[in-house]
Amino acid sequence: MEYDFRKIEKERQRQWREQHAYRVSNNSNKPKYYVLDMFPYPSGAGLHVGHPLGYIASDIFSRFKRLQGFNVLHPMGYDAFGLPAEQYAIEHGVHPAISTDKNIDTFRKQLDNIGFCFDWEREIRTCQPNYYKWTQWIFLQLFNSFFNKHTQKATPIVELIASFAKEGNTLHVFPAAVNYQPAQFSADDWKGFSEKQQQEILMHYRLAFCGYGEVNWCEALGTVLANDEVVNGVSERGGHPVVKKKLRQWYLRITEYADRLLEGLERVEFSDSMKEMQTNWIGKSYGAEIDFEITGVPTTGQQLKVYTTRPDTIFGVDFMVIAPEHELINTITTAEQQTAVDEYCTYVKSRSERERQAEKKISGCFTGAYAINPFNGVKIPIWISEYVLAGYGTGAIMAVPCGDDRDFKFAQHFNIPITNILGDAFNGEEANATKDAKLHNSDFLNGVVMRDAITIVNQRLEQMGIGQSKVNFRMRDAAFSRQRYWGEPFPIQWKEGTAYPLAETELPLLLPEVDTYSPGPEGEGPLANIPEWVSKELETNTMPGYAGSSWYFLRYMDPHNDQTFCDRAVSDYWNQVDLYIGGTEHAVGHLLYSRMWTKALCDLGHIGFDEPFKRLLNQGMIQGSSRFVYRLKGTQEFVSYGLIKDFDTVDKLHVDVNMVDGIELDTAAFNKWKPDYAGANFQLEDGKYLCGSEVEKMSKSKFNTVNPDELVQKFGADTFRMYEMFLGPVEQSKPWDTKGIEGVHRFIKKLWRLFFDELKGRVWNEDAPNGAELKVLHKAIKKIQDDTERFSFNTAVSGFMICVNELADLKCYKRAILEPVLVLITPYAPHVAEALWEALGNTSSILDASFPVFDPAHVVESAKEYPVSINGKVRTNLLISLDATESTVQELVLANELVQKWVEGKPLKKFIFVKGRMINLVI
RNA sequence: GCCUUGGUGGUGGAACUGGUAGACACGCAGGACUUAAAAUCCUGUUUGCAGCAAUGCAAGUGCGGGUUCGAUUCCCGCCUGAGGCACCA
Repeated sequence: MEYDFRKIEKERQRQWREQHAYRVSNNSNKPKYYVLDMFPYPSGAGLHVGHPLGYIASDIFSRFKRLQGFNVLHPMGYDAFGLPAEQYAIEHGVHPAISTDKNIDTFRKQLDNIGFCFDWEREIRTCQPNYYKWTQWIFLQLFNSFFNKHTQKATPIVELIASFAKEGNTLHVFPAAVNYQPAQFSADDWKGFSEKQQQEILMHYRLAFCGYGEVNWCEALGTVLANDEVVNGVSERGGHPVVKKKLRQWYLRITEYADRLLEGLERVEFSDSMKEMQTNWIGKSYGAEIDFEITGVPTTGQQLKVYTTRPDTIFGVDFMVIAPEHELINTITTAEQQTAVDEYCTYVKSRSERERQAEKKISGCFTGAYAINPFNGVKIPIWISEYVLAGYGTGAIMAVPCGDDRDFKFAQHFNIPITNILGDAFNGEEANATKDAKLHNSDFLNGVVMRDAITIVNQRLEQMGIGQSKVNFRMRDAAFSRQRYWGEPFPIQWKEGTAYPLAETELPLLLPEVDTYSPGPEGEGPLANIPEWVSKELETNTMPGYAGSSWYFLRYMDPHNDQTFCDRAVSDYWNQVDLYIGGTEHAVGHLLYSRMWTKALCDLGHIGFDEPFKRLLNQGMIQGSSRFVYRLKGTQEFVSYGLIKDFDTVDKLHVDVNMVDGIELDTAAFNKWKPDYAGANFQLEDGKYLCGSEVEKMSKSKFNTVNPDELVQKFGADTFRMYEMFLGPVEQSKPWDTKGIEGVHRFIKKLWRLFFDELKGRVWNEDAPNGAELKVLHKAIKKIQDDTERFSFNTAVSGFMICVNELADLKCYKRAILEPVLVLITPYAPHVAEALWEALGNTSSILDASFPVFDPAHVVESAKEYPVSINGKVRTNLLISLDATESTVQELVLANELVQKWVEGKPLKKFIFVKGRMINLVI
C-alpha cells in the first residue's frame, strides 16, 4: 500500500468537515486556550508561501494544546476594508465588496488546501455590516468618553459634563496635548457658553475626536494620498507633485493612554525587542518647556517656547531651531530674511517627514530674529530647519552643539560659533551627549554634574515663571479618518459645524452605493459625491484599516451575537488571547491600537481585561529571492550578469523566478513571457544567461512569489506544512527556497513504511517493545514537547526525522511505539497521522487523542563519553560513569595514555570537570 | 537619519543557561537493486596540509579587539543583509 497523499488528504478533510471536528464550544469543562493569527487582508494576488508560515505555526500549537486537553479557540477571518480594493474599483469599476468577496474565496480555497483547524463557523469579515455595526458602536463609546486623569480610565463624557456644570474644569483640566483658550473655566462660565462652545470644549476631551491635521495632498489627482502612494515627493500614479495640506480629521486620543500602554508591557509576554519598539514609539521623555523672549523683530513681546530634555545645557545654547511649519515664522522673520525663508519653507513643504529625517545634507535658514537667554541675556539667533519636526514637543528646540550631534553638524555647516560647556569632555571634533560631565561656562551651574543640574535649572525656571518640567511623548494621537470609500462610515452627523453621534439604534450606518469611487470635492472622500449623504450632513470620511482590526479578537468569541459586540460572560470565559502570532510589521500600529481599544472597553466595563494579548510570537517574513535581467538602455539586448560591468547603462528588470533555474535563465521561456521580450537577444557567458539575485519582500510585482497550491498539489499538505516549519526558526526571516522540500516528503514516506510495505502491505505488529525502542520513543516525546512549547518547530521536525530513522534502523514496527509517535506528529502532519491512526484500528479521531506522557525512566544513561581537552583543545574522548566523583574522574583522565602524551609531564595547573559535559586540563 | 533584527559548510539550518561547532535535511560524489528509469537503500561530504589508508595536525561561526581554563554564545568598535518609521495591510 502506497502513501497516496492526495487521496488521504482529501478524504481526511472531508471527514473532519462532516464531523465538524473543528467546531469550538463556548461551554466546556476543559481549560480554555485562545490561539490567534493576525488575520489577512485578502489581496487579489492570493496567498504566497510566506502567508501560511504563521498560520501553520499557530495551527500546530492549537492542535498541540488540544491534544493536551484544552478547549482551544482558533478562529480566522478577513481584514477586508482597505485601499487596494478601492484602487482596483477606481481602475476597473468593480465594487470593492465584489472583488473582496472574490479574493476571500480564493484565500479560503488556498487555506483549506493546507488543512488548518480553524473553526470557520466563527469567521468574520470587517467589511460586513453585522461586524462594522459594532466597530461603529465602539467608536461611539470612544466618542462619548474622556480620559479621567484621576482614575486613569476612560469615563463616560456625561460625568465630565456634570463636573463642568458643578465646578468648571478645575477637576478635569484639558489633556496635555490640547492648547485651548481659555484653559480654565468656572461652572458659571460653562453654563454661559453656547451649545457650540460647549461641544467644542468637549471635543477636546473625547477619546475619539475631530481636529485638523496634515495629509499628503495631490492637486493634480484632487485627492489625499497614503504615504505608500507617494514616491520621492510625487504621486506614484502619474508622478504629480504632492504637498502637505491641512484637513479636518478624526483622531483617537491614544496619547492619554501612553503611560498605561507602557505599564501594560510589563504584564505581557512579548519579545524584548517588541517591547522596546513599542516603548520607543511611545517615546516618553522627561524634559522642560522654556519660554524665551524674542528680540530684533518689529512685533515685540513675542515668546519662543522650546521643549528640551536637557535644560542643564542652557548655557551652551548657541542658536534656536524651529520647524518650517512653526507659526512664529510669520511674525518673527525680518524683512531682509523674508525671501530666503519663503524659499526654504516652500522647499520643505514638498518633502516627507521621512525624507527630512533621513537627509544627510544639512539645510536651514536664519529668520533674522533672536531669542534671549533668560539667565545671562545673551542673544541667540533663531533658525529654521527641517530636522526639527512640528509635531514633536513645541516644534522648537534650543540647540546645544557641544552636546547634540545634529546641532553640532548644523553649527559647523553654518559656521555658528560653539560654546563649550563640557570642558575637557568636549573635543571640538564631535558632540558629546553625556550627562555625567561637570558643567563649565555655565554661571551658577559651574562645576555641577549635568545630571544634577537638570533639577536645579527646572526649579529656577519655575521660580522665574518662564518654564516648567514636562513629560513628553513622541507618540501622537492616532489619525483615524481617511478620505476614502472602502471603510466604515462614521456614525456622526454634523449640525451647524458641530459633530453629533447617531443613536445606537441607527447602527449600522450602512456604507452607501456610489456611482464613482473618485474623490469628492476639496479633498473629501467619495461619500461627499452622494447628494443624499451630504444633505443629511453625515460625515464623509471613513475609518482607517485598523478600525476593524482593533477589536476583532473579541468578536471571534461571540461572532453571531446581534445584541452586543461580545457577550460579557463569553469574553470572561475566553479572556485574553493566550497566543497571538503575526509579523513584526504590526509592532507599533495595530498592536498599540488594539491595546488601547481593549483598555478603553475594559475601563467602560464592557470586558474584564485590559491587555488583549497575553503572549505574542512574531513570525519572520519569508522573503522572495528575486532574479534580475539586464537590458542595455533603449535596446532589446540582454546582458548576462557577469558582463554588465562592461556596459555603462543597463536597466535592471525583475524576471519571474519560475523561469530561472538557480540563476540560469530559461531564455526561451523569457521570450514567451511578455510580448515585449519576444525579440530579446541575449549576450551569454559560458553559453548561459545568468541572472542577478536579491532578497526582497515577496510580492507579485517583483515576480518572486511562489504559490503554495502547486506545492500542496505536488507533495501534499502534510509535507508542505512540515517543510515550512523545517525551513528555519519561525521568528527568523528567510528567503524561500523550494529545493529542500523533497527531504521532508521522503521523511513522511519513511514514516508510512513503518506501517505499510509496498509489496507486503501491513507490517505493523502487536509485539511488546524493548528498552531501545522505548528509549527512542521517549526521547522523541521529550524533544517534541519541549520544542513545540518553545516554538522551535524546525528542530521538532528534525526530531521526528531522527525518531523515524532510528525506528527504521531498529526495524521497529510495533503498535505500542508507533501509536504514540502518530499522536506526537498529529499537530504537524494531521492527515497522514489520522489515516495511519485509523489503519491501526482506532475508531475515534486522533485529533482528540491524548498527548503521550514522557517517562524519564526509559532514557536514563549510566555513562557519558566525555570530551577531554588540554588547554581548551579536545584531544580525546573517554567513557566515564555518570556517578563518578571528580577525583575518580581526574585519576582516570590522568592515567590515560593519550592524555599523558599531550601533558608531556608538565605540572597540572587546573582540572576542570563539568559533570555530564566535559573535562579540561590546564597545564 | 532613527528604531528593531540577522550574518555559522556548496545551500536551509543545529548547538536551549559560556562547555565536543556543523544535528537534521538539501545538493553533490561514489556504490547497491533494476534491461532501464523512478522509488528505495548504503558510503562519503567545513577548509588546508600530510598519508595508500584508518588517521593525524592546523585553521575555522561577517571583520578587528577584549574578558575567560574554555566564546557561535558575554563586552567594545566596525562592515553588511533584512523589516519598520504614524493614510499599505
